[in-house]
Order: sequence, then structure tokens, then C-alpha cells
Amino acid sequence: MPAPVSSIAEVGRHEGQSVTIQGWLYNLRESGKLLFPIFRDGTGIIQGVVAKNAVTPEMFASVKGLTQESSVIVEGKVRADPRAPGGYELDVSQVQVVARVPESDPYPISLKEHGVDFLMEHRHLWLRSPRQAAILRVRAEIVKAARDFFDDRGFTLTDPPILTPAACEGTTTLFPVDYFDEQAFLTQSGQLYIEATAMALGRVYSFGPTFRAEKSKTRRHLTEFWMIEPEVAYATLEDIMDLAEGLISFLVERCLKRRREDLKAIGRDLAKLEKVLPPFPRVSYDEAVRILQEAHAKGALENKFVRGGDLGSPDETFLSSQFDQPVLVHRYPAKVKAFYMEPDPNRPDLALCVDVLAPEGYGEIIGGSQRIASYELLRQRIREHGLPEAPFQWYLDLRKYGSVPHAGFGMGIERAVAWICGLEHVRETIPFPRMLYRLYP
RNA sequence: UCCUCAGUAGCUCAAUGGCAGAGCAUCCGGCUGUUAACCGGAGGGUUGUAGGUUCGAGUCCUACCUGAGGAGCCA
Repeated sequence: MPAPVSSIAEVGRHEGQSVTIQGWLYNLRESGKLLFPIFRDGTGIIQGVVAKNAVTPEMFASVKGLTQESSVIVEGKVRADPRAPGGYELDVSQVQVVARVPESDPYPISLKEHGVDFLMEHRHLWLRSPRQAAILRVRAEIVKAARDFFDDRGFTLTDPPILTPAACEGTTTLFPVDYFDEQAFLTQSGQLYIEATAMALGRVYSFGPTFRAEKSKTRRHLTEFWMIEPEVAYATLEDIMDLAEGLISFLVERCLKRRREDLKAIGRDLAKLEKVLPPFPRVSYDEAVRILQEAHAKGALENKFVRGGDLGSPDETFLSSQFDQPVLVHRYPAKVKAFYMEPDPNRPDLALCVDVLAPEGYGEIIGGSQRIASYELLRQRIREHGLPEAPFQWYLDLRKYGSVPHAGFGMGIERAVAWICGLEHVRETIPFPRMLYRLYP
């Protein structure tokens, strides 16, 4: 009777017993009549021990010289061993090689260091490395946690379309698609559509891919990225700032609780995440300008910040470096922000909007605002931004029929994952990143 | 679109304008506790492409291609 199948992650439950592992050969060290194959199965890695005098000659020969990433079904007895990184070793008794990687064409990704371009060309294989697998588990946890957060607070998931007839905020960064005899675009935000579902259901959110044809080549940009966007009827800017703070602290807490080992494997400094507790600092745009100009005067910031403009990337990095927690920057000048943002009644030149800047220089992970409720003002803003009115007729309807104050935000999943994992680049946060000049594999 | 940097063996990288090399991977051999194992040996090259300077170019010059980091813009 074959031993029961166990994942490597749960192998400790079978200490002293025989188990079957279904996986791949991660590495092999040989020492004469002892073989030390290391197996992986997607949940972890475990070192096996094959002693020549403990198995048949055929069995020993099948493991000796076995090539990296050959698929194997292994049977062996689980033994606790302080020398093993995971705490357990497997005394191998049976090995079935399911598919052997040929020596003539060995697995290209070795355990040694590789360059970015090579790894990206082999992304379909790079995913097998323990670090990449850990990152994807953290991503899955963050997605699950974000959905739990909204589901548990009375939000309804409403999916906006991916194919859209017009721009949300201008056409320069849209991917065009042929749609029969019409021109369509891939969505760059579900926001306008979930404003409609919020008027139907009250508290809604969307989670899906968005597309931006920005010619950005930085560690923070993808052309295809996933956003989670809540939209709340009768909510104000203050309400969604509280919501954003609650969401972020919930995500960090959940990852620390459930993906601690993965975060450690990635090399994350957990002490920095432990400090991410509400309340988060909140600074107005005016205060931010003061901080940035003082920093420039002291020589801490190269360029002098000019009031009235949007915050540049170095500005955001400096601001966020002043705090251990994410910082909420609110009430930017209306003229540098999107057309649909409600002006501050006390300062009509400012928009009721907020950007959340992640610590450690990870930059903007959330952008949100209270939306214009007035039909006339919204129509005027569409005109001022030089946008055609016809495609926005349905959007104006939302103000014509029972308009209410409402607000929402969008959080880029990949930037959140990059920050929580402490990664150098967002390209590692999604299985197959889409970037400027990168469409393969 | 702009700025900066880099392209040499399958991979990571060396090589003052003067014989193109090392480690890993692959192949052969050795080792009963290895931890990116180690030790001995072998094979592996149109130096990104096209021109140019020079007695001689991986190295200097020009253009192009590819990649990386950044700016702007954004999540």
C-alpha cells in the first residue's frame, strides 16, 4: 500500500511516518554513496537522503545524476533534523521519475544569480523559484484580504466592463481595440461605472485588470495592472480616507498573520510592517508643500517644489520617508486633478481628493476622491477639460436622477504587494507582467 | 518622448589598443552528512548589428538594435 500523499508544507504532521511527495527536483548534491536530492512541490522544499546501501541499485541509479526540475513522485519517511532548513528531512525509499529533463537541454535557471532580462524571458520558469512562489502567495493573500475587508463591511462586488467606448480621463494612455465597426478601448479604471452601481447598491467595489499605455519605464509601472476600487454613496472625502486607512492596516495585519513565513523567505523586514498601525498621518497639500520647500532649503531635496503642481516622484519619496506609516496627502489643487473631483467648499481651488503614499519610497498606492455631485458643475468640468459630452451622457445621468455626495478610491494591487513584500520592482508581483517593451511570455 | 548606463561561452562576469579567460551549468571521474557542497578532467566563442580609425579593435569613433535605471504621467 503506497504512503499517503502530503504537501511539503504539511510534512511535519507525518513525522516518523512514510509519505508520498509529488513534485520536482529542485537541486541535487552528491557525496559518493550518499545522495541529497532537494524536492519542491509548490508549497515548500525538503531535502531527501538516498543512501546506497538502503535502496536497490536501480533506485540509486535513477536519482544519481538526475537533472534539475525533473518531475518525481517520491516516497520516504519523514524525520525531524535540526540540520534541515525546514526542520524535516525525507529518508527516501522509492522514487518514480515522471519526466526527466534531458542533459542535452538542461533547465536554464540555475541556483546561481541571473540578470533581469534573462529571468523575464524565462518568466514561465522563473515562477518555480521559492522566492517567486512566496511572492505569489502573498499576492493571493492580499487579494483575498481586500475582498474579505469589503465583503465584511456590506460592500457588493460589481464588475465594470473591460471594453469601454471612451476615455475616463483622456485618450493618450488608452489601448485601442477594434470593436466590430467601432473603436473601443481597454479600461483604465472601473470608477465611472462603479459610481453607477454605487447609486444602485450603495456600497460597491470592483476588482479587475486595468490597462494604461503609459510609456513609463520605472519600478512602479505596469501597462496591465489590477485595481481594487470601492465606491460609496453618501460618503465624503473623510469617510474614504478612513476606509483607505482601514483597508491598508487590515492587509498588512493579515499578511503578518498568515504569510509570515513567506515574507521572511522573501527577506522582508517584518519590524517595518509591524509599525503600520492606524491612525496614519494625514497632511494637506499645503502642508506637504511646506515640508518639501523646507527640505529643499536644508538641501535634503534637489529640486524646489513649486506650489500648484502635482507632486513629483522624488517629492513623494521624500514625503513618505518622513513617516513609518503610509501617509495620506489630501486636497490637491483642482487644476492638476481629474475632472470628476468635488471642489472643497471652503477652498474651491482645491479638490476633495487623497493620495496614499506607502512608506520606504514605494510611492502612491491609492488615489481617491469625493466625486462631483452637481449636474451643472460636472458638465462644466467636462467642457473645461476639452472632453466630448456625448460619451459622458450616462455619467451625467447619475447626477440628474437623485444625485448624492459619494466618494471612492483605487488601490493598485501590484504596488501594494511590492511594498508589503519589500520588492525592488512591481514586475515580480504578478505572474506575467506586461510592461513597456515586454509582452513575452 | 527625453536623460543615464550596459550588451563577451547556456548563465553571471573578467580581459592597459597587442595570444578571448574564470566561476556556475553540461559531459567524464572521485567522495557515506552535503547546505548555491567540494576535488580532478573535457567540450563549449561571428565579443548585439553595420560601418569607420589603426600595423593591429572586445577595448577608440559614428549609426542602429536590444535591455536596464530614472524623468514626465500615473495606481
